[in-house]
Amino acid sequence: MATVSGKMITRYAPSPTGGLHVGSVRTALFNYLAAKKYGGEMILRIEDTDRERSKKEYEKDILEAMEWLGLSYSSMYRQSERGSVYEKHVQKLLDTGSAYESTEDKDGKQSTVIRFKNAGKRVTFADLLRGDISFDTTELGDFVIARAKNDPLYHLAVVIDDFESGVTHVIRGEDHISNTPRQILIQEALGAPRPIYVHIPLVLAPDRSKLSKRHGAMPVGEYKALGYLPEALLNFLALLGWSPQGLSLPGREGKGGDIFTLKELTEAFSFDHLQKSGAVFDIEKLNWINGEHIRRMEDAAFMEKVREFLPKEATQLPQYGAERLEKIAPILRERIAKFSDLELLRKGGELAYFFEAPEYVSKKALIWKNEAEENTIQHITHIVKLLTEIPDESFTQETVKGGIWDYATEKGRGAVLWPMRYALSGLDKSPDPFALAEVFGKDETIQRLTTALKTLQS
RNA sequence: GGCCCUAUCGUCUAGCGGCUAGGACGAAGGCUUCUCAAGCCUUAAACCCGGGUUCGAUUCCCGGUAGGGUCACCA
Repeated sequence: MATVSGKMITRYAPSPTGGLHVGSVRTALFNYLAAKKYGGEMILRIEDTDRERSKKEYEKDILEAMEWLGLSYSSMYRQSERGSVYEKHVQKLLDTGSAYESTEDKDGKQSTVIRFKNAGKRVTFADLLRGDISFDTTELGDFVIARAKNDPLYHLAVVIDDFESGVTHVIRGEDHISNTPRQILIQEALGAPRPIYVHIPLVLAPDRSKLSKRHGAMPVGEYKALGYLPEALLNFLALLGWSPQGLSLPGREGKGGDIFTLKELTEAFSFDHLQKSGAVFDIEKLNWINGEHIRRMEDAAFMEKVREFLPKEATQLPQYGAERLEKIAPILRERIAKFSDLELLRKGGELAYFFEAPEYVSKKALIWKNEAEENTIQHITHIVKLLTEIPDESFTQETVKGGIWDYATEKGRGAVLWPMRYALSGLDKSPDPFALAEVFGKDETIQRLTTALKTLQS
């Protein structure tokens, strides 16, 4: 068959008839990884031969998504701009008798289309993952390949473009397996070399059907809007149908072994270890992977995202400015799986106490279990005294803990720490009192404790 | 329905004739500063069913079953 030599050329060929969803992204990713890994290049081809359904806005979405994901390509072109290229090849097909024009009735109207002269032979091709796949093409009949010489249908355009672009590896979804024999027929008539086919398994909805909009397949833009990181999404998608294991990656065993940057994925990639069966899209795992990526972000990048996702009015209270936000960053970081969770925290009132003194729902809330009120008053009073002894400049989580720990252990940790924490946050659930104290600083910490004391004594 | 593809814990997977069938997500339990989060530890959880081949099948072959894909002047 066709020989493929030299540089690997892959292509990602979406049609702009809808937003890019995760299944398409994964196809793009594998094309990207293969090209990068083996020193080749990936071409982006916009398959917009269907003028009815193709929309410029979808093309824009696709381009933006590729950019956001960091999936770069060596060149991009649109099929809608290549009429003359197709015309040249169609003419050749007509001249050699491989195709013919046919005037027929469609919806009551007469129209002329170009059909492929199909001898109806058996076509066998090798799929890199699945081995030989064989089809009888008789039932395909003389299928239509173009509406006009310069107006090709999908199969024709694909074959001509792959040929003209020197595509060596066609990496696409499994749903294209049955399209392949038809395309091979056209290839042979054109004298085009046969690329290597890699049909990757489909991404499935939880009910194991092909992922679609119906089943929660959101366009990529939605993931971006929800605060997923592009590298995390790619990381997750790569693991759907492919595994880096078996490659004996050092230090990759156990926990965290599934976390990869795009660069690491590229290094680890190989066509071996591609799965043959469909993989269910599991949002839980995506969330975990995204959280892991968030925890590994640089501080500056993390802060930038936090500012992007938190409304200004929630964080830019004049008395604190941006400083307070930076202080609570480590606390925020371990509490979210995606950046839109920040908004959830805020709405749940889990952020407000960082920026305004809390109001206590009741005296009782400040008291640990069945502890006596007087004891609680005594504990808080003593905590204030202990904290006062810590110098301003060394008022940290560690020194606060060091200063209070023995007392808390002696009197009962719950009895001492619960009221302290509650006094600082005003919530049943919050970060520990030491972390909070460091965020607030000595003065404000003491002030909040004093307010709580007054509440108890009122 | 025809044709084609596929089949290991709930999910993603490792395994490439001999293993106590490994890991990750999720779940359950525990530990770590009172709560929460994060982290750490532990536990439960799988080879679709039959036939072969073989000394020996999760692994190779065949059949069944199940799931999926595809059958346009869409891509």
